[in-house]
Amino acid sequence: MPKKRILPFIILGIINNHPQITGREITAEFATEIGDFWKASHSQVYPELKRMFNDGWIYDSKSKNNAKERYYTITAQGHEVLNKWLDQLVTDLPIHEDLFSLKLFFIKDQHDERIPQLIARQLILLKKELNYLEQRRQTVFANEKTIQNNYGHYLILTRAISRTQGQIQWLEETQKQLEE
Amino acid sequence: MPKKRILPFIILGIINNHPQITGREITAEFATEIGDFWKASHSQVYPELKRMFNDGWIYDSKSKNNAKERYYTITAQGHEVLNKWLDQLVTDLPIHEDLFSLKLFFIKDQHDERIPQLIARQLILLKKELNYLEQRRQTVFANEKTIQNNYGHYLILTRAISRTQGQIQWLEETQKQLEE
DNA sequence: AATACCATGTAATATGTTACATGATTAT
DNA sequence: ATAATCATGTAACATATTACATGGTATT
Repeated sequence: MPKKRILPFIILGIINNHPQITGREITAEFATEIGDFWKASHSQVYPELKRMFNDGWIYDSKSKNNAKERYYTITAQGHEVLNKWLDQLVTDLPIHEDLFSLKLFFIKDQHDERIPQLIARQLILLKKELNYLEQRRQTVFANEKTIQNNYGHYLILTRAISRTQGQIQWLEETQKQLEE
Repeated sequence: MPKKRILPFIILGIINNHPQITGREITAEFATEIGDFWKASHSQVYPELKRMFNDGWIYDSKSKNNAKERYYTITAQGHEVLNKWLDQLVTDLPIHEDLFSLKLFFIKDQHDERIPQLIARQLILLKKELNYLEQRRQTVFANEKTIQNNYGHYLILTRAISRTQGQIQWLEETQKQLEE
């Protein structure tokens, strides 16, 4: 059995959230909104859009402004496919392909200099991330109505903030213990 | 520039931690010890071992018990390569290819039934994971000496436990709020 | 009209997964 | 001796990344 494809469902979800979206804008979503959970380059997106169109999940219309540009919108069948996917419960936790953990794993000596170095760097990265996430919560969810109308998005942003804070806290505690 | 390969360094680290290890045992590590951070099947491992041998990172010796079996050990050059990799600081946070977050992202309505369903399932998975991780901390790090001699491993196990606990806590709080 | 960027597309390469395959070893 | 598992290896397929490519559009 081939590995389950996820990318088409993500693209379908994006199109559902943004009717009349272009391939370029979909690609941009992977660099911003969804960027924290998934990545895809335009060379993946365009062939996928073709397949989805051929399967009747989406339809397209030509732009009046730009000869190449195409606007994609989800079809009734596409809605069905998306909802069927959303209805399926998650069966496994994801694995965290995490270089930080991986490198630590191979360092055996408690007093190896590289442990505090790796932690210090990770803290820098996580604080930058936390800052970015909190910024987004403020700008994207400025009013209560936006929260109610994009509740799932709001939840995962909140969750990401909480998770990042937790990681920072753990690292800072560990950092202190190492100094003793 | 091609994407940076990580698998060979992981395998190198495994061989460094377990001299005279076989390909089969290396593959097994990906299903247990390292399984939380990285996955690799035997069809990836064996060709990689060949390449690493050709590059002089490891050497092998034949088993006396089994005609096919080979024991791999790291070379001086391999040590250099591994340490050079470990010395390099991490430059980016990993992305979390997380179906749970992804599905939530596409659910807009605050009262959509699927939100509590997804959360309930995620809680089951996380509690199972927490149980497994705590079990491992008890069995693998039964005494203080093991901790000191595998400090990096101990750290990331502790970190994984803390992270999982944090996620469970956040989900349970969110679950309560949704019930109100 | 020269330059930068937009918008899409494809080719070459790298990586990963599943399935297929062989013969050795162990357990019953 | 038969079945299950060990141990390695490869082939076919699926997916992902990087680089290359084309022509349109907007800016100066």
